[in-house]
Amino acid sequence: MSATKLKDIASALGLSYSTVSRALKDNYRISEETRNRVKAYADKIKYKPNLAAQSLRNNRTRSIGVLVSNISNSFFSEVLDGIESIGYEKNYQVMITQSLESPENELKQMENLISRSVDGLLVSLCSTSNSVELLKETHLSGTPVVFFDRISALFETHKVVADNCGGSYNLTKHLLENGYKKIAHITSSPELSIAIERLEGYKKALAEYNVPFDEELVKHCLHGGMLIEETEKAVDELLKLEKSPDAIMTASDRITINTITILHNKNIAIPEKIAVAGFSNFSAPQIIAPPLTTIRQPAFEMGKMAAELLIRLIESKKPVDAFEKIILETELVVRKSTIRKR
Amino acid sequence: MSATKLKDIASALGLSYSTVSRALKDNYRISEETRNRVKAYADKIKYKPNLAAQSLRNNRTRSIGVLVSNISNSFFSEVLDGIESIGYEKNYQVMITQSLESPENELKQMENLISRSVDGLLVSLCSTSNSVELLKETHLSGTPVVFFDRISALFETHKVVADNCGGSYNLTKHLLENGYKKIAHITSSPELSIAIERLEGYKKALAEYNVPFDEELVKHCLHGGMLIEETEKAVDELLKLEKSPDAIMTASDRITINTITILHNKNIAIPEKIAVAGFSNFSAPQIIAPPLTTIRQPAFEMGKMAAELLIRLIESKKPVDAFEKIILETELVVRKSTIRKR
DNA sequence: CTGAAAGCGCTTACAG
DNA sequence: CTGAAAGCGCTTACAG
Repeated sequence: MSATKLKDIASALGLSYSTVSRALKDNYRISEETRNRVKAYADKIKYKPNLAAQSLRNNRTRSIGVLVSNISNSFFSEVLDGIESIGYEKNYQVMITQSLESPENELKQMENLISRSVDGLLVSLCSTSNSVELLKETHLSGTPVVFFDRISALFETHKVVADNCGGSYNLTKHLLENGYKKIAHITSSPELSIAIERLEGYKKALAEYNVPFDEELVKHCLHGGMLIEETEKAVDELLKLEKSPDAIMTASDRITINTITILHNKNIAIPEKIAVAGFSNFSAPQIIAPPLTTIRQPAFEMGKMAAELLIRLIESKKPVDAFEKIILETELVVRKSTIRKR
Repeated sequence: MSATKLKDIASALGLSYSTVSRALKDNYRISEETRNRVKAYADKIKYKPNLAAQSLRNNRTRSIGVLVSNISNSFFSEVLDGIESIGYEKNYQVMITQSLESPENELKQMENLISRSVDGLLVSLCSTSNSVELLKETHLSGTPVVFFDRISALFETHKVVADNCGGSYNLTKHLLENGYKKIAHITSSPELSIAIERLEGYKKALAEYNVPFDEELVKHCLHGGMLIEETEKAVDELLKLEKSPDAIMTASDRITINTITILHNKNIAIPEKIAVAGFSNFSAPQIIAPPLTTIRQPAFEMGKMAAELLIRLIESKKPVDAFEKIILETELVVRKSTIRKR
């Protein structure tokens, strides 16, 4: 490792290392001249302070911990991209962990991050999370926590979310306006905040168009589509209904892809037999067959906002009095032929 | 933060804190009984050692640094998933950074990671990298470096790569066997190891089938398809050729998606007019139109192998004498109708 | 404006 | 088998 220490600079320059330390971090009563000499020399030899020593001393690590459900999920990988971009800009190291939808993993990862003394936490909960107590403690002990995407009703804190209700309202409305009557909804675990909100938007649109809500048309994939079998079961059940649906509104990337794959495999024509439209952030909705009408979430933006908010909280001197909740608009992208136009 | 320290345990148990420290980390001459008492108590109060203090003392951080081109690229996000899974298993924190294909970013990120005293580095270089000197130094100073995916000819070290040459050979051969004669190849920057290897496999297959290699049929996207314009230019140039190609073999995810999107937009039928097949790890090749024949790289596996190798190097007592190079097989996935069958 | 000293929480060589 | 002490590289209250 780079072996230069404060001491080396000090002895090279004939100063005490307290002076060097102070010169390097400005805002202290140090003569202009000394400061410049020190800085010039430090630059020259590319001095890098030992972060471990600084952390130990300052009780700050300039790092933030992130917990997502799954790194390789396209929505989350975009969020992470956004978080990293802010981390880089503000010089915070980002430590990424995943729960893989297991509450045990989640808790362990969270404890890991906390034992690494991260300065703050960015969290998207798994569906059956039991980490809320730990997060509360952490928050109380002065390490800020910002939730994004999947939040908890059990813990009031800062939040950055997409307008899930509005998004699913718009998408459902779009289907209704194009003449669909029996719109099914395949979504993830009913305990997830995002699932609850998306269901709400769906119901709201139905009500507005006087379409009675039918419990049987709503199906849950408890693992959010991580297992194709659960989506398969959902689709099968829908197809078996007396009056099977004429459209399916899907609530996530994986569920959307699964649903289309399954319908393809069953040779059920989209959109002639059943229309599909859904939440999706995956890379290429325009080239799938048929081009898919989607609600796109501002994932990159969400990561950026959440990271910015967190860093602001970390760096604010005075304790933050009120919790912020940032709601980001979703975008309805209508693509030809995914649903029959009226 | 959890305020329990060694000292607290020591005073609670009436021991010196050196004894507590030793009891906690086994393999030392400590009586069975004391050890158990200490461990039981530590468990009870959920003692977590202060990582910063340990790092400072041990010059080890139990963390590994990762550099990829772009987190949200589906190939890399799968690799990261694999790396994280091993990090979790072996209790190493993973610090992820991205170069965004900028050599300046790359260098700065690398310096960041090194100044955080990571125990090892997992690197996929950007196409015009100038970080190799720094990496050499790092490696010499005892911090192991493992390259994956995109490697450098300038620096002999441990490597984990896909069989790019074999993959592109297989894919090209598949096209040739199905009667295509003028096969174009759109690939990324000619300086990238993966691009060189894929070009090689392409040439090898052509030679085997006595198809003369034609320079004009090879196009480079210097940003690896991050800008759709560069792929558009490549496709345009190919279409303008006297005898325009009957198939395009694409060398990466983004280039594949771009190419299909562009051909769609130009209303050029795939595969009737031009067949497309390419390297791709994106989530749903089966539902794109038409279902795409791809070479799939074992991305998750690559991340796992690279992380395992790195951690083995970190933990090996004796310096490693020989560099390992692990080559992972790629998988040709033939899907209906992406190319006309003979 | 600058220096000497204490201390952050650990680990480990040195005694006993 | 256990303890007292030094030291990892910083920062900062205390003197001057």
